[in-house]
Amino acid sequence: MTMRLLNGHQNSPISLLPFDLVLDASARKQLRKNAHEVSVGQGQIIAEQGDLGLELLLLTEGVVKLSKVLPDERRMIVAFRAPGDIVSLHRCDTPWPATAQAISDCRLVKIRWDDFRRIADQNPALDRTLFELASDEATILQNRVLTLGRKTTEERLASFLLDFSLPSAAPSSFSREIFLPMRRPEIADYLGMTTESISREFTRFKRQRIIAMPRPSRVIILNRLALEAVAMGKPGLGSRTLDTKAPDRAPEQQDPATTAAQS
Amino acid sequence: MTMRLLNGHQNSPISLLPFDLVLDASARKQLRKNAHEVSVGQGQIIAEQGDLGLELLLLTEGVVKLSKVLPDERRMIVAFRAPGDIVSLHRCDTPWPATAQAISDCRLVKIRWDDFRRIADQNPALDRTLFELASDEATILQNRVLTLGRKTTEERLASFLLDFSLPSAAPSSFSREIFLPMRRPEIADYLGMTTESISREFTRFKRQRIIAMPRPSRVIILNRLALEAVAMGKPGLGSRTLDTKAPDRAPEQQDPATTAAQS
DNA sequence: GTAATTGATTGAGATTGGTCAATTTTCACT
DNA sequence: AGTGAAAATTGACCAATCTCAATCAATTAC
Repeated sequence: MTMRLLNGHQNSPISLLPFDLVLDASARKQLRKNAHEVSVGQGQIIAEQGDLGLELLLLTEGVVKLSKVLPDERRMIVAFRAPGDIVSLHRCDTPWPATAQAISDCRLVKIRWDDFRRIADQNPALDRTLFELASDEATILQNRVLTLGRKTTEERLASFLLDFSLPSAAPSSFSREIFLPMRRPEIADYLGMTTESISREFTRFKRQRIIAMPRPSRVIILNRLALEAVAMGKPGLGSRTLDTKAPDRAPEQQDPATTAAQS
Repeated sequence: MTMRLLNGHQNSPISLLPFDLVLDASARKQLRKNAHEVSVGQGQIIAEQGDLGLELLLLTEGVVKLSKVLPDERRMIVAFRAPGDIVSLHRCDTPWPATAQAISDCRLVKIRWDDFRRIADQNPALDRTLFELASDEATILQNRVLTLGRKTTEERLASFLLDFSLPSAAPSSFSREIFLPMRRPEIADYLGMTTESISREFTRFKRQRIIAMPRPSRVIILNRLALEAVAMGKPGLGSRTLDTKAPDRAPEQQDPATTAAQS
């Protein structure tokens, strides 16, 4: 999935991120004419499950969570959205399948679906792009189904960290830094776990020197290969030694790794 | 999701199920000209995860499972496909994200992606249909994420049974019959459970008179409301009495419900 | 029809991950 | 910088679910 946390098109009057690349200048202008930009404060609900959404929502700044709730409070975050993402790709004649809430202050571009439809009828590339985005989304969700259905808590957290560590420029370089815009309960609700389990697995990774965590929202991957091995179900690879509780040799609170090791 | 197990268009020379409705006669003819029909025997692999798929596959008969595997054998069935479904909606320039295998004897229609692309360029409705199918798929997968991440085994099996009991004609009628084309290990791999747990939960539903099961592949819903309550996390509803192990009053193997009760 | 094989169910015990509660960190605010 | 509320972590215990093994049912072969 890989979150892009920075908006790469800040200069355009109104950014239409996923569509900019496939449209000619005049179509872009037409789309922009029908777009309104809005700001949403942290914690605000952008759309609620069941709402009839009349507009397409493009996220340009901030992070949004999409979640579903069971009648008894159990909650699952279905996806996080980052700048450049469409908040929800459900068909426009259908109610929102999940609730969208701003995790940080956000900025969105809204385009009414009927306006979009009108423009798309003359620019087939738009529908094709929508298809590609939706099918990418489905592929990502298939991976999530595997993760949630068959991975252990340890493996789920490792997968999560890798998903959020952008491959960026040099894909081979390990020791990457991750900023986590969400809190523990949200990671838990994304992975089908509890905050306590999240904490325990973070601690285990720290003990194994797979990650460092100068503060809760900042994770530094010290050993990407090991993390990948864990995420895939470590069939023999990785630092496969001390695990369940053997407390390594007491590095505990020592050296909270403010230095990123091999930088 | 709701599986359609019967092909509703058996008379067409070659059925293009999802596209038939949105195309005019000439476009349909053009599509058909580029379509080949093939048969696949039960158990055959249709496409493997990682394959570069050059063709769009339409399932017209039989049932297919789409699964992903972890290096150590753990397996997850991401979706089942029934007649009328496109086997996989991933973008054509991308490897198959899962392995497709025939659960029963199948019949498929293949259309090369480049042929499809050519026709789609003149029939924008095609790309729009693809988008709608892919976004429906994403919505279904979001529900699966909730199910896998937050529901108990009991709730997962209840959800599964409801998903496979077609709302069909009278949506209000309970006491519906379900044919399960897959075996226990496949239900388990679909729900992130073990076959043993599947069995135990089936037994529990039988004890509670929520279902009957004349044989393993045939389930009769005796109390749809209760099943729905369970699937949603029963916040007070349903036959909320004996649960964990209280063995009801011993109907055990008695009356394997060949009669569908209130029919 | 009967045996053989495969598939489903049941049971007992182990284990992962959850619950509840206490403690420590972090972070926002003065 | 110091303080207090919120967030994160840790610990002890427990429960849901898995594992392993045995039994039972159903389907197939003969």
